[in-house]
Amino acid sequence: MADVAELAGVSVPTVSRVLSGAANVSQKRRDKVMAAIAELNFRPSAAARVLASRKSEVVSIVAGDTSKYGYAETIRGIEEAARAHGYTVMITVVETTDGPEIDSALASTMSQPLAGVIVLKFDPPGVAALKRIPGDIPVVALSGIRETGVHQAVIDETRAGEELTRYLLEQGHRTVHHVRVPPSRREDGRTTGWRRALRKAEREIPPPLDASWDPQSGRRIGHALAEDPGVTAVFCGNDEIAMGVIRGIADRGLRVPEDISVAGFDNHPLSSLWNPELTTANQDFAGLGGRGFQLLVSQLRGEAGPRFSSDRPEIIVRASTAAPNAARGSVAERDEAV
Amino acid sequence: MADVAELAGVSVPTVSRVLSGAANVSQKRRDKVMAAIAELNFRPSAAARVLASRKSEVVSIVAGDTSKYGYAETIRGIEEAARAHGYTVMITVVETTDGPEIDSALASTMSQPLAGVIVLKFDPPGVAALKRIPGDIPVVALSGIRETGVHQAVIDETRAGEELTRYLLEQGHRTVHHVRVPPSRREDGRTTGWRRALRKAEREIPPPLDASWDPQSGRRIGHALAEDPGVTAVFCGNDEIAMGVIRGIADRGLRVPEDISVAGFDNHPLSSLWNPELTTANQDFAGLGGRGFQLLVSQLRGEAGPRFSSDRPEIIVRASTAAPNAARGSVAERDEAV
DNA sequence: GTGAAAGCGCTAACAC
DNA sequence: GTGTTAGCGCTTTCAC
Repeated sequence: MADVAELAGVSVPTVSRVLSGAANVSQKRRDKVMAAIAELNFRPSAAARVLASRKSEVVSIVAGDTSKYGYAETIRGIEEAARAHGYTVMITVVETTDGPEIDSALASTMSQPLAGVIVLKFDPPGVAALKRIPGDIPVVALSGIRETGVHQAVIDETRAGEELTRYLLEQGHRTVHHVRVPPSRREDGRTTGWRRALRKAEREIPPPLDASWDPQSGRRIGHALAEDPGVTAVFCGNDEIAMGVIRGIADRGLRVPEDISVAGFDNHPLSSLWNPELTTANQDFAGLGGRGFQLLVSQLRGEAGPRFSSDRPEIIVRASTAAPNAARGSVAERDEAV
Repeated sequence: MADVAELAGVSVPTVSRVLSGAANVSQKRRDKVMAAIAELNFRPSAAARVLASRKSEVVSIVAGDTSKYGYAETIRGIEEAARAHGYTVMITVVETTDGPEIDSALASTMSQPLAGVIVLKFDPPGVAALKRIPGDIPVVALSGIRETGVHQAVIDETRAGEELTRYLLEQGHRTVHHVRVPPSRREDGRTTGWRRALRKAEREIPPPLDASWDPQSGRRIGHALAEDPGVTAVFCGNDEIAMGVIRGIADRGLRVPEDISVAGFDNHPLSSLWNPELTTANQDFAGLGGRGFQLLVSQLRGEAGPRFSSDRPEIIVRASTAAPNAARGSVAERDEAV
């Protein structure tokens, strides 16, 4: 920058003023400075700027994963919003719930000059990481249980899970079985919503089945489900597991939705291509990321605005759910019920 | 750091030595310093460190997208390798091929203190961005055509495309149709490989069909393909498009692979769950990212090692491809050929 | 081994 | 409007 100043025949602060655009600089000098910058191919040093100004335009995303569908979409949403505001994003992955391990994973990121941090509370590592972010850094939490004292954006999956389950009951199913994905806490919102819908309708609440993140685990569960004649409707924790479950049911010669209805969750891009097309709840992950970033920005600006943002997923009814097959239901109750 | 030094009763450089771990510090002072750090909850300032040392432990990924399967997996691979080496990653998304626009998108990232940049040359914006990275920053290119003067890691998709096409011909198909995804250059390696296999076998080379990144575009193409009785085998640019094509073919009442064989590319996590399970080529994107990071590290260390890394995808034969249906082939030639 | 001094490239505060 | 002065929090000589 000193070089630029010299070439342009001005002082260093003047160059700084031109670059920051804030203070007034005469058009003449401004042009000279711009010319010098172009000629020297000058790039300002963000490190020096940060050191002198104690302001940063970098936000870090702390997450347990980056490539799974919901994570990747959320990150995309954050990045797009950040870019639109002139911010750059860093990524920090935490893979454990062990305190000291998280601290060391976070250490190098937290010593970076950050404007703030957005934590994806999608899984236990994310939940654990949130608690270990230094208190002097602005933070936004995404998803998970309601936080006190932390700005937070969520998708109301409890409500969506309840709606989806109720929809299934309204189709005439006696009850709805549930396959859950690894939860971020004791019980995910989807599962809570499912349970609530069954309780309100005074239906039997079958024990939930646990899938891993691998869709193939859904397939194995599908096999088991197909063999239980009491099962006529299944609500899965996400679309990929639902695809696995459908495949597993098909492996056993049963049809979806004729024999068993299966609903997913997410509105995964392939859910409308699957055969049968999936009934699901549209989770706007990118929107979640965008709302999270907005919350961070308003926090940085010290605005009084809302500290909490919630979005309600829309239920999308497609071909994988229908009214129960009378034959299967009745057989289940009379002859083969366990 | 001055506070820490004071509390520990040592000088600032001594604290710095303890933190960097390089120089020798007596055990006694080291302990005192560590205690002071813990007590004050001290976090070193990466900005100041960078400014003074002109070294950074941040690498930026420049990409045209972050959430699509191949991109997200590659980013995951880079991030994992980077984390293992104590590096942090930043993400810069470029959405255009227009020079000045790219420059402004890159500007804020390039003024960050970066150890290096990894560019995903998966699409035209990525290709264009590579050319605009300042020459003084270490760079690694991922995928795309062979670069001169730039370290590069690739997956040999040309070879895999050729192999996959040849495999289809060996099943007895007269020719293989090709549905391509948006290419990063004039012609993607997959398409080149497909063309090469057909040329070597002296088969007719049908004009390739263009899909978008949206799997639904594959479905529409599937409809067209199903109506052309000359089509018995289709090689798709990626698995998601293949899923769309299969769905489209099914929409028209034809079966895969009995009537038409369909192969994909990637080994997408859902490809083995699809019905029928997809024949495909396994692209190890995470491995690509990891190799790219290694190339960057060896470049930073000034090592003489290889500047180029190539990996060969393995062909995975599953249920979506088979020998042609004699009926369809012959009917095509005699009565319904267009 | 350890401390003192200098300076990385910028911005902030102040005078003019 | 513009230049001067003084740091930001570290690392890097260099002397001891």
